Amino acid sequence: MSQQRTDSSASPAFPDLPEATVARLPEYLRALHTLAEQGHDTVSSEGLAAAAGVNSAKLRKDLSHLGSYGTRGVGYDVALLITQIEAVLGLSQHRTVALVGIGNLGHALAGYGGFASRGFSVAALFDAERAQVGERIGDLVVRHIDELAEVVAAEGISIGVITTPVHAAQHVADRLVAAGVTSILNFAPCVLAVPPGVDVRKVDLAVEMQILSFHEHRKALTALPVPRPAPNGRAGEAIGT
Amino acid sequence: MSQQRTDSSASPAFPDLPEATVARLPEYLRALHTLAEQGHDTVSSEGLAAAAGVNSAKLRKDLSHLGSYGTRGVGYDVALLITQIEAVLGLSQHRTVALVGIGNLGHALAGYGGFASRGFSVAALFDAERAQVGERIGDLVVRHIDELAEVVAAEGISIGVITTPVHAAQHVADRLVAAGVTSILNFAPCVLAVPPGVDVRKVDLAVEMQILSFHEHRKALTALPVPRPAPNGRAGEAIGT
DNA sequence: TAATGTGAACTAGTTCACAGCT
DNA sequence: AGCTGTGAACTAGTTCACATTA
Repeated sequence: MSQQRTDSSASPAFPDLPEATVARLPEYLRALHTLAEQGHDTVSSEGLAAAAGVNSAKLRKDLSHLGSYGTRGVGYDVALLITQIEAVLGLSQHRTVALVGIGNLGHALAGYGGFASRGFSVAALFDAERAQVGERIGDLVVRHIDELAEVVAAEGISIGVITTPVHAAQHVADRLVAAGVTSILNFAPCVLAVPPGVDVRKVDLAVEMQILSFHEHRKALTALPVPRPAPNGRAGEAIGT
Repeated sequence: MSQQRTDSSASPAFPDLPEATVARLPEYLRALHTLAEQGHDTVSSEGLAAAAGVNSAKLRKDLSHLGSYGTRGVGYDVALLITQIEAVLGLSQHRTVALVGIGNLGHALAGYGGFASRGFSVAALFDAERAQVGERIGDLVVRHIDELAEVVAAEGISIGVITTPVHAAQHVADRLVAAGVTSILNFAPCVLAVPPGVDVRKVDLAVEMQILSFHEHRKALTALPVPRPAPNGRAGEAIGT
């Protein structure tokens, strides 16, 4: 998914983490915030792992890549770990987001409160349709896509979110890139072509459902073929750990 | 993410695919539909791989797990491959979805047209707040969560989508499970506890952004530390393939 | 000849299990 | 005593490169 590649000369202060680890850090961060709210100021790898939905060995290995922020016999300092993870993820500087495509989904994301609390603020909304332009959502007004470059520069936008229909997505991506945006979150169900150095992540709801469908289908198939007459206990249904 | 595990006794008609392959099949399917619309009735691994945003070796290996549906020297029959992938994903039977939590995001998903075209239909909407219940969205009316079990049975719901606030998510998951739902797509930023045999997938928009933020941060750090005075060519910016 | 299907080599990610701190 | 941090073993996933087949 990540499309850039850098040479392996990691600065000592900034080791390049395994991609799988990077993908889990936000989850740890979320879990840590929850724990902090609940008043914990220290947590064991076991405890944090449970809160984040992974096993403790994986968690310890992940955190070890950041350096040694735990205390043997005790656990991790919650506040310290939050600070460290936020630093690594680059959340110390508050990041601003531009949303392009103010349809159903765009509206929902524009109004979503969950971003601000997690290091992001939606700083601008864009659409190509005159009908949408000028509409007020929260404390933002939808602007025309032609103003993109200007606003990206003015607001220091660092992430572009595409919530347009498929047919417009590539065009919007091109304009975002031209405006200097180097990170894109794409909700349109299509592959975007972007130059090297630009990162694209894709969220496709139908894909998620189809993956679930596969497992649902498999459960149905594996439950039936061996329809033991249930002499003892319940037959069928996939087996847990 | 998938939480069920089955023994490796795969029926010959239903090999158990690598999880990574399963996660890509929906993308191939989408690409194939696009190609079909454009009038292609055959496509090479190279062509399909490009359309799906992967490399061709990976694509061929993935498809080889399904069986031999290609023709050497020619490529893959688009229509045939669509049929096969849909069969494997269990999309031959149209799946119905229940959406719980009709806030911002729930509204957007309820109104999203992209599901029907990809094998799913939203068959019911639920909320716990009296304020929402009774509201009409598209051709559905929001029902109270207490009707969940009844409707799941009546409509043969196979997937539950949670778009409630965090604090309600676990409770809703419990009720979905109690109602017999064994696949859940969770948009609430928390880990859900579910019994074995129930699959949960999570979509967290803030997590996606934080991953982008990490790479953005890294680009900034790797671009600066070696600020060559640009004797020839542009300095900085992550290097492409 | 052109493109699939696949063993073999390689790379990334996970889990184990325990040494080493506090 | 308890919990982290980590080498080592293992497992999953990717890529290569080519034999095979239409």
